[in-house]
Amino acid sequence: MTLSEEDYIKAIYHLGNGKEDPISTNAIAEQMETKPSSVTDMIKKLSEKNMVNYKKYRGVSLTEKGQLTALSIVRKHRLWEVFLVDKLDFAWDEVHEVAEQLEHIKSEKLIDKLDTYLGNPRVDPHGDPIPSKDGEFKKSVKKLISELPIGSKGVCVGVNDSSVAFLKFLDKNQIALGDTLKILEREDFDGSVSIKINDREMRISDQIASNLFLEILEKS
Amino acid sequence: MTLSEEDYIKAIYHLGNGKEDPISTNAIAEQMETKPSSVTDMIKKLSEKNMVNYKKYRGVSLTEKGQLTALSIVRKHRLWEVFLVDKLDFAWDEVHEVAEQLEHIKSEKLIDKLDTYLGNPRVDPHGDPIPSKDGEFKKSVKKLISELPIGSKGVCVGVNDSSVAFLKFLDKNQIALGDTLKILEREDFDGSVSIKINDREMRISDQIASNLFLEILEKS
DNA sequence: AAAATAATTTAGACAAAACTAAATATTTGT
DNA sequence: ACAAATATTTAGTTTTGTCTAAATTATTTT
Ligand SMILES: [Mn+2]
Ligand SMILES: [Mn+2]
Ligand SMILES: [Mn+2]
Ligand SMILES: [Mn+2]
Repeated sequence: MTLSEEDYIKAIYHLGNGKEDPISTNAIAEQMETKPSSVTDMIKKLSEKNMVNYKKYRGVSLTEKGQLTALSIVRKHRLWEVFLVDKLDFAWDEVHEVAEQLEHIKSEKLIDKLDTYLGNPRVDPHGDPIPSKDGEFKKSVKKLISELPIGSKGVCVGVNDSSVAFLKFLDKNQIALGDTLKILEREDFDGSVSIKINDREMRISDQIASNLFLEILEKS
Repeated sequence: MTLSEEDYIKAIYHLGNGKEDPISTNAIAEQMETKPSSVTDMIKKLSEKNMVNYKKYRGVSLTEKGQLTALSIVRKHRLWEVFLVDKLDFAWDEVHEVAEQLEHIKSEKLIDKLDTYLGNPRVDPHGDPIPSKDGEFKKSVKKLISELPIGSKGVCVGVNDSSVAFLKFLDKNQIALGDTLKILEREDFDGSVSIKINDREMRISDQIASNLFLEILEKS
């Protein structure tokens, strides 16, 4: 697998988002910041290699083999992210670009030893699960704040958007993964939400509420 | 700089070995395990980018810019080797291939933080010096056992050949960097050398003696 | 059920990095 | 000094991954 093939496989995996539906050429092109015609070319190659199921004009989906390949790349990406944050003291909004490169390093032994060295972490710095060596990982039951009823109480366990802008916003407002959060009130008008976090009350916009995952402790 | 360009620059640097003489196309081809015609193509590109001085049929040498680029890659390579051995518990004969990939990761911040994390090491696991950020490093005064007179005493500080076979041989015979070694006798017939190492006497062939560096403690 | 619009694929081109075969320059041996 | 041997470069292809422009297929609107 070339670097480029790996990035395409990963893009298809992320666009699939657990579902079965085929992914469109245009969606892949947008994700990869490339042109649809380039995507078609690559899809043909991946189809040759039995990484994707492809029917002309009908989109693609990962085969079993493609799925496992994707999970292996995601595993590497997230383990490197943990390394960068836990060991090298990177901020959680700085790791993505570097992990994007590191995920392509070829060495079974390296990633096994890295995993051990990091203490076999189960989630990356953004709360995303790290697949095991054989491609399994716990599908967590986290929910977005925007989808939870008033009164819900839970722990922040992940972000939906892991852009630098959003992560920096959370840092600035002292919201971190692991914090306990309670939903106090929601405005129908704009979807903004009043929350209590670390004994501090604050109001967050709908845009924030729909990008922060909670793991529920108590239901309302 | 592409991965391939970087590998060529590094090859030219290593072939230069500190000297000024231009490096031949064939020498580069052999080092890179490629064909002379491919080397010519790449040399032209590197010359365009002012990384090498090139006169047709007369070989190449690194420019100031090329020298600094080479040192930066060597720095990365050796820092990653230290990481693999010190932190991930790789054996010193297993790190080269992986470091060959890791040296191409693009991130100033990453390599700075890695350097700090490793405690600013000055040599890699094979005893080779690690250039500083601005391309300086101490030119050590180590000498090969085969070039030293009888009675010399010193510390093993590096290997000339860092092939897996040689490194494994040293491991097997319990010779490690840092060990103190004294030259007892040399056979004129085959160049083999009797040594005392860690209070143990043994005989090593000329091939071993000409691939192990000592830093002298006492002259004979 | 066409017509218009949008999505996708094909055709043809290009740059990077490699190769083979042929041409040319340099070095060596006599 | 000249022929032979060796080293290097050039010319012409190939593969990978990208692009633009044009053609084709699918979807949506009227
Ligand atoms: Mn990537
Ligand atoms: Mn992540
Ligand atoms: Mn390399
Ligand atoms: Mn080394």
